[in-house]
Amino acid sequence: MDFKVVEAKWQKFWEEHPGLYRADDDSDKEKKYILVEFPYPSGSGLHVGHAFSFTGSDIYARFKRMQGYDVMFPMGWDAFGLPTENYAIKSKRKPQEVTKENIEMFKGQMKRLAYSFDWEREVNTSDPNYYKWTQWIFIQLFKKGLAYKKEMPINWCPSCKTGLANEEVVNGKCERCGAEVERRTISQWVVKITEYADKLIEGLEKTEFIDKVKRAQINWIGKSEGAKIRFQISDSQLKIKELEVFTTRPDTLYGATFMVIAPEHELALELSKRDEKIKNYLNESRKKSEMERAELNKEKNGVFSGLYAINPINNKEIPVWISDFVLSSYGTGAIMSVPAHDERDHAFAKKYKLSIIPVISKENWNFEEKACSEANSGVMINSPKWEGLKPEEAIKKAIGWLTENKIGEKSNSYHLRDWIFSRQHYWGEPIPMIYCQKDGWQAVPEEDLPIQLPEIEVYEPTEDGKSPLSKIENFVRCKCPICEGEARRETDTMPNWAGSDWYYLAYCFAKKLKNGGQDNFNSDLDSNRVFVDIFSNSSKELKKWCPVDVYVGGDEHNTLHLLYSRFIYQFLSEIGVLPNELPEPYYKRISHGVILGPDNQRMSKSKGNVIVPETVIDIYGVDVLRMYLMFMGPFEGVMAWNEKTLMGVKRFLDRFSLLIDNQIKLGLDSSEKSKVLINKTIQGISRDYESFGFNTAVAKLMEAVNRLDLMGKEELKVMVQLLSPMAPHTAEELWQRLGGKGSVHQSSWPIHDKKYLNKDKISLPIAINGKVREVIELDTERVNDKEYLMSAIESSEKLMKWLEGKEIVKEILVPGKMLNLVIKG
RNA sequence: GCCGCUGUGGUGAAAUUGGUAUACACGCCAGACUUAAAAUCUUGUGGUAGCAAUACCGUGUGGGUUCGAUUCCCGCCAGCGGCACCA
Repeated sequence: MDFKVVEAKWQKFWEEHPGLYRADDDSDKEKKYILVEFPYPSGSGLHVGHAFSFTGSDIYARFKRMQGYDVMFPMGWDAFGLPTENYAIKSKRKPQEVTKENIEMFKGQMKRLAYSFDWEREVNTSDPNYYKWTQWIFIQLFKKGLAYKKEMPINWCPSCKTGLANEEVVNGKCERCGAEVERRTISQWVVKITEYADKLIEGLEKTEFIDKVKRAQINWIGKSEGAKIRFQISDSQLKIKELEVFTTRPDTLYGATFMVIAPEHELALELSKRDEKIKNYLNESRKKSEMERAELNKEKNGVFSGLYAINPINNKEIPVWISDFVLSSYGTGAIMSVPAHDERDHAFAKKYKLSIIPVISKENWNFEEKACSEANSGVMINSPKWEGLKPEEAIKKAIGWLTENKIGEKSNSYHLRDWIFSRQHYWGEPIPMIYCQKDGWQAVPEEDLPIQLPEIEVYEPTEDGKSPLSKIENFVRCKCPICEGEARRETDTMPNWAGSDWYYLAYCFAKKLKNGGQDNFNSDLDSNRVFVDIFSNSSKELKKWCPVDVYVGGDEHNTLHLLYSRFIYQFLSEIGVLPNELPEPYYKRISHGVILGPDNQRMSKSKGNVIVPETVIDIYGVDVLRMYLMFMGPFEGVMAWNEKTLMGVKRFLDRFSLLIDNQIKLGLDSSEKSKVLINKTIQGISRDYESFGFNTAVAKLMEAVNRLDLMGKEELKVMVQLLSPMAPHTAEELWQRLGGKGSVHQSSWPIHDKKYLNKDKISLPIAINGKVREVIELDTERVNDKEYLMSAIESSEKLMKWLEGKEIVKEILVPGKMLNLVIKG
C-alpha cells in the first residue's frame, strides 16, 4: 500500500466532505468540548512536540465522535507575541504579514497531519474582530476597579534603551548586547487578580484537574494565614510613621529584635534621599533578580536605616534595616525579624551582631549557633503574655491581643501577586484607555472598539523605553470621553495572556465573531446590545458548549495561563455575561508530555535541535508518524526524540494492511476464539483511549494483529475501527476494502460483549511465602471453593514438593488473583 | 532558593493501582528465502549456575510496614521540569 496514494485519496475525500468534523450548535446529541492549547504560530513551524499533543487530542476527539457525541474540537492562533515582533524588527517586515504566513504554514501542516479540527471555528487573537473583545474585557475589569496604574519594576537594558522580557535576560545581562540589566520602575496597568485568590482556590473543588495541576495552582496562589502587625517608628520627622508587617508567626513577637524593609519600600526610598549610603545600597540591589535575592544560601547584605521602631509587645526599641532579601512583592515589603526562629533572620543577625532572643523552648539547642524554625515543638518562653503555651495556642492569643489593642489583626498573605498587564511593545492588543489632564484615566467608550493597532514602519521602542505606538501622533491624540477635550491614548499593549484568557469561549461563538459579532446587530437597539449578543447569560452557544470537558495542555501553562483564564472566567461570570450555572471554564485538565530534541534538550531554534514532522511523513507517511508519536511513551511523559522504534510502527501498518487483504481472500467466518480476542481488544483499547493511554492502545492493537489470522470479516472491520483514530488514512482505505459504508470516522464505536470475556477456566498463581511456584487451571465457578482448591493443589507434584513436611500457617486467597500459602518448618 | 516530577533489560517502555515484574516494540543471536544485499518470515533473548528439570539473584540506594512492595512510609544518591515580560 503506497502511503502517498492513500493519503492523497483520503485527504481529497475529506476536503469534499467538510461536515465530517463540524461541531453542531443545534444537535440533540450529548456534547463533548475537547480543547487543546492553541499554538503560537512561530516562524519555525509546527514541530513534533506540537504534533505529539495534537495527535493525542485528535485521537480522543475522533474516539468521542465515533461514540456518538457532538464533539467540538477547535483550533486557533495565539498570534500576538514577542518573537514575531523581534523578527519584524530584524527583517523589517510587518508582523501582520509574518503572522499570516506562519498561520498558513501551521494550518497546512495540521491539515496534512489529518487533525479533525472544526476549521469553521478558527480564531486568531490578532484579528481586530477578536481583540475587540479582549479590549472589552479589559474595560470591564477597569470599570469594576480591578485594573489600576502602579509603578512596577521591569528589566531595563541601559545600552539598548529598552525593556526586556525575563527570557531576554541571561545571567543578569542583556541577551542582545551583553550589557548589565537594571531594574527600573515605570507606571504600568496592573490587574487585581489577588482579589480572586480565595475564589481561585475554592473553584478547584468543582473541577477534575489531575492532582499535580491542582497542587500547582494552590502552591502558586500560596495562601498563608497569619497576622498584620504595626510598629511605630520613633523618628517623627518622616512622612511614614509606622511600619506594617505580615507574619505567619505572631506568637514569636517577643523574639522580634529588629526589622527589615525591602529596598523598594516607600520608607527606604524616602531615606535614600537624605542618606548617600542607603542610596548606594538601593542602586546595588536594583541589579539583582528576585530569584537571586531570595536565595537562602547567599550571604545577606543590608544597610542600617538609622531608624528604630517600637516592638508593641514590650515597647523595646529595635533597629530597622534595609536588605534585599526582603521582597517588596510579597506581604507588605517589611518584616519583623525573629533571628532565633528563622534561618535568614539568624544569618543576618549574626552578620550585623544583632541580638537573638529565643521564645520557644528546645532541648540541646544553642540559639547563638543556629535558628530553630520547627513550629510544633516546645512551648513559649520569654513571652510574659503567653508564657508556657504551645505555639499554635500562642498564635491565637497573640492575634487576640493585637486586635484588642488595635495594633494588628488576623490576615492572610498570598504568594500570588497582582498581574502586570502592560507591555511596551507593538505586537499586542492596544490597551483601550485614554488619559485626560482633567478627568484622569478613562476607558474608551465601548462603541469605539476595537482600538485598532495602527500599521507602522518602525517597531523599536522609544529612547525612554515607551511602546513604539507612542511615536504615532495621530494614534495617541484623541478626545476625552468625558469632557471631549484634548486627551492621549495609552500606548502600551497587553501581554499575550490576554488573548488566550477567553479563547475557549470565542470558539463557541466563533461564527458570530468573524464579522465583529454584528450579525445579530440591530441598529434600533442601544449600542451595548452587540456586546450582550456575544457574551450573554442566555447565550445558546455558551450554554451548549461550556464548560470545556477536557483541556489538554503543557505543564508550562499549569500555573499562569490556567490561573489567568480561570480568573477572567470567574470575573465574566460574576458580572453576569456568562450562563451562571457554569462554575469553572474547564472541567478536566490533562497535561501532555514534552518531546525533547535528540540531544535531550528542549527543542528550540537557537539550539538547532528542532525536529519537524516532515522528516518522518515525507518518508513513511502521516499515519506512521502519528502512531509512532503515540507509541514512544506515555502521554504525560518527557521523552527525547529518537527514531529507533519507528520501524516497528511502519512494519505494523504494512503488515496490518497486507494481512487484511489476505483475510479478505480467505473469507473466514467468526469463530468463538476470534470473538473472545476481539471483545477483549475492544474493551482494552476503549479503556486506553478514554484515559489517554495511547502507548498501550498501540501495543494492544499489535497484539491483536499478531492473531489476525483467526479473524473473520466482522472482526476485521472492528479492528479497522479501533485503528482509525490513530491512523486515519490507512483506516479509511482498509474500511473501504472491507466494504464498510461511508467514512470509518463516522461509523459507530464498537462495544464489547461481556459474554465473551468471562472464561470458564482461570489460571490461578499459587505462591508459597510470597513467591509464585505454580500456576494451576481452575473452573471459574468453583474458584472460591476451598475443598476444590486444596484438591487442585494436592494434584500438583511441584507444589507438594514445596509443602512436604511443612505446616501451612496461613492461606491468603485473593479471589481471581492468587493464593498465597504461608508455611513453617 | 522555592515548588513539582522521574529512576524497571542493551534501548523506548508495560504491569488491571498492594497480588505471576519486564506486555508491546527496537536492537541483537541463530535459521529460512536470495547468486548476493535489502525487504520479509521463523526461533531465542534480565543476570548467575546447570545438558536439563530447576534454583538463587533482580525494578537507583539503605531501611521500614505487609502473608506479599516496581507500587505505601522514612532517609540518601542521580537526573529532569516550572518559577510571574517566552508562550
